[in-house]
Amino acid sequence: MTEKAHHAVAREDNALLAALPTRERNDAHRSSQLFTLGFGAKILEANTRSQHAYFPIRGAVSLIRTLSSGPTVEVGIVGNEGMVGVDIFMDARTQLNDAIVQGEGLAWRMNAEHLLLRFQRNGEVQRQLLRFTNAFITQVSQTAACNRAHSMEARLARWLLMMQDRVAAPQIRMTQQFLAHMLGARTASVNEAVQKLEAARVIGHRRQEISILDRAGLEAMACECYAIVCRVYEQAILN
Amino acid sequence: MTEKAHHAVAREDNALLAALPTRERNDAHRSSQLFTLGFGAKILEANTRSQHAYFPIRGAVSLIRTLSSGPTVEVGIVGNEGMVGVDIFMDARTQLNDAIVQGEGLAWRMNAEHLLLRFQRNGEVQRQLLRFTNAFITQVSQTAACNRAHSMEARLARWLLMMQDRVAAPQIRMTQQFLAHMLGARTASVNEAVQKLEAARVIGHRRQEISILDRAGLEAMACECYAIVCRVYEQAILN
DNA sequence: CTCTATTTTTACGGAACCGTAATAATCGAT
DNA sequence: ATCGATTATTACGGTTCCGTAAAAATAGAG
Repeated sequence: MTEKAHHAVAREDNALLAALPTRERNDAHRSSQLFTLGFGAKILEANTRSQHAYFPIRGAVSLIRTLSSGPTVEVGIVGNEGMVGVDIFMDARTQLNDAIVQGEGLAWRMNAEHLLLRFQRNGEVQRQLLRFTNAFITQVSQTAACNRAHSMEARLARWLLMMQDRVAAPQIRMTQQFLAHMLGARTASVNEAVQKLEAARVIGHRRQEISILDRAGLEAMACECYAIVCRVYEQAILN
Repeated sequence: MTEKAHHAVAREDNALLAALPTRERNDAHRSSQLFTLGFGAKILEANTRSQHAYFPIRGAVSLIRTLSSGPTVEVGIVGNEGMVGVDIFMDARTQLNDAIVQGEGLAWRMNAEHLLLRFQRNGEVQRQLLRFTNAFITQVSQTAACNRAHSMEARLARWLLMMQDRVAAPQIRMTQQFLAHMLGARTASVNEAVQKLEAARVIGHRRQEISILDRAGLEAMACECYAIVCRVYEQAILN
């Protein structure tokens, strides 16, 4: 299935940039800096115009909405297959998500004005970015439905799979507290779900760390949303 | 607040088209047909490339995702402030939502190829459409968080407000069964919420119909998502 | 090694919703 | 006016998840 394609592939470059024509790709690299995605870093802030766009090479970034009543909910995950900062070329007035690094890694960071210029000047750049944006819309839509319909356990399984695809490491590092913020739930609820997955022997876990022991098994316990989102991004990236 | 702006304004044209430069707006009208949004019509289908884009003048269209496990969930509502069929210019491979008319009305229907051409040729058209698309992303994001965090009652209140803004009529016509599909819940749960809102005297209801009696009261019972989404679209549409 | 801070785990009563399905109300057609 | 079909309402037990918070385990600092 899709897991092989995502899994364990050494990523040389961000897939969006890699799909650009040589000339544009080179230009993108020249006008970007390599940026370390440090765990927990907030690379984009709600209610602020993005100063930079990030094209992850490795690592995962969560887009998170904080509700005024308190809880936080993750609405999407971006990694190698995409970028953070679509508001730059969408001519956005507003942007209500925070972007927080969930899985350490590396990204190309590009100046907002520069990105906008490239977007406007080059049709191929534009098409590639819009195609990703459309896939991203699909991811968020799926999340909206998922949040309504699927159990904690299934959503946790999906999250772990998506995260592992992007960090390309066997273990995923984070506190259950943090995970609870992503899934919009209590730490206790997450813990319960973790234990269920562990009882099913598809994951193992220690303090601050979850490792996937049986990927196929975990996929079977995840909701359909995992496979759907994978497929959508695959199709979006193929030239 | 925002309700006055949305409410009871006689809509001459779709707001997106109205915001275009005269020349482009005229072109859009010439190359579109007026299309009656008939209740329940499916104007866009999941897994299909859109043949037409729809720019509602009056009425409301729900974007709905059907999960393989059965339930359906609405991920967004589009009316006068926007359009249905963004996948056309987003160079989409996939599009997983159905679009169903929830509130009767009228729309400009434009051929997909024509829209794509205008999008690519004219910067102002492009900017306007992308700005809307960005606002739409925000709406879907908000829905994702909302579905996780807010009660049936609050979500129903929000839905009624959004619907009324778009149909511009005092009553909203639909079965509770249908409403349940939108909110991803049981008919019985919806019924319970309807009765709560009625007990609070903010709505009245009869078979196939809900009428808003006290808008301010209803807004107070709706989740924050209503006001947020309103604001986002206001900002997106202002030239 | 011990202490302290963090993180995980357990506990418990309660609320919100679900699945299922039976009953009641309402409308349209004959 | 009656019948049949749709729609709304009520019912009931069950599950999931919440709010709160205390107890246990673990890691890092001194």
